[in-house]
Amino acid sequence: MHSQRNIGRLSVYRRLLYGLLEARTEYVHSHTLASLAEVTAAQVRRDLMAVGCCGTPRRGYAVSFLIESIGELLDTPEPQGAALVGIGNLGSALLAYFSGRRPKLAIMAAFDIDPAKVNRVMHGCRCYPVEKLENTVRKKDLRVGIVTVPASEAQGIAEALVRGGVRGLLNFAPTRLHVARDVFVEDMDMTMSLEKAAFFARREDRKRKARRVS
Amino acid sequence: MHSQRNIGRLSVYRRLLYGLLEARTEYVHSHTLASLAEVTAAQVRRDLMAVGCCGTPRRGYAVSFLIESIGELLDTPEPQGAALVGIGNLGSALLAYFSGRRPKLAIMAAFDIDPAKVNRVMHGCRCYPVEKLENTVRKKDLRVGIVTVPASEAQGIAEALVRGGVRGLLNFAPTRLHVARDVFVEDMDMTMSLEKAAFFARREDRKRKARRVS
DNA sequence: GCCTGTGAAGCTATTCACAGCT
DNA sequence: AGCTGTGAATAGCTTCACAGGC
Repeated sequence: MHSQRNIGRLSVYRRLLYGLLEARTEYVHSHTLASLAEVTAAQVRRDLMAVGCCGTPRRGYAVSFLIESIGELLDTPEPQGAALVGIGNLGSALLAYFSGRRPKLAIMAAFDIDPAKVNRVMHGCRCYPVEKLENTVRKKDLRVGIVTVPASEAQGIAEALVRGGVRGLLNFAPTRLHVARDVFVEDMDMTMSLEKAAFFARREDRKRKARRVS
Repeated sequence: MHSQRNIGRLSVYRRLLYGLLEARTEYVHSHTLASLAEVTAAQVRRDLMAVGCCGTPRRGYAVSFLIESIGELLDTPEPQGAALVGIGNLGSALLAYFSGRRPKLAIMAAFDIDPAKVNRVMHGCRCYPVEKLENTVRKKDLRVGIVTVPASEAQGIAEALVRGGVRGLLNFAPTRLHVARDVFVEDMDMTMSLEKAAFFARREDRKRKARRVS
């Protein structure tokens, strides 16, 4: 219950539900949501138990009510802020993507060492020099940190974020972060994921060829 | 055996091993590698069974031999190529990051709709107009595709890549891709990951406060 | 009839624990 | 003594299957 996987899928369901809402769909069945999310219907129903089920037989789940219920679990009552460190191509992409999208979870401050990038406002987000990281994070009470700096800097930045009060990290640097056990780390390891995709692409390819022979 | 998790961790171990090699470390114990990778020693040993174990009691594993063994599983004998679609901030970041890093797995072609970006060479990679996607992928025999286009374009791009022969996708678009079952999809869902980090940050924070009271 | 909610079964992944080695 | 390799135990996750409801 409330496992990492579970929470991740609920986030996916919510995004899909917003899409359905836009299309004026009022009700959705578990198997419909399942095929949109590429999981089984049983999985959807099981996941939705985490938000306190609310489906009606025959019609399924009320889309807007379901969005609200998932929001009650995933969102804080008050908006929660995140800090982004490293305003390179990747950091800029994230700033652009998250700006104004989630009212309850926005990037409230960005940091970089490059003086040229600092003291500007990018995609509605103020940029600070990295020296002010710890204090700014503390002052703004940010609890989530996004690390988009080179691998060599990542560990030091993570430690500064944690000193500032951050309890959840989203790490894009190609390195493992060593932090206290009570800090949650989500790794976005592109090298690993690409190698995985390459490995399983090859395996599928072999399977396909074997099938053609038989 | 050779599960997704297993392959992912092997990729991580390999990167750590390269770091050890640079530091002139010849041998490594499972528990050393484990603490670098933030997993248990038993997990490391179990994972290494997938490459055919090769440790010696007392001294542990020979770093360079282990790198080679993992490479035999993860890499193809001939270099394997990937296609990247969508040369925005995110795509550029990936091109820059992967350029010249892995000799056995490189981005061999990039695609975009923007005529200004096309027919240039970025980070050693040639850029093509997206109309030439399917044919170029087929001609160059690329089996891995990286999707960094907006959500609205992602499904169409994925289908074109698969028609061109791609069997593994690395998807950065905030949407689920619906492809044949024999195509591997690895999702890099930033919204999901950020919401997950926010959720567990909050939970850790609550736990910490509870501890302080007791 | 066809849906949801859920106990129970089945499956996968991780950890334990110890034999075997040096 | 302290390591690896691995069967066995455990924990965690997903799917099955069906009772209950509209």
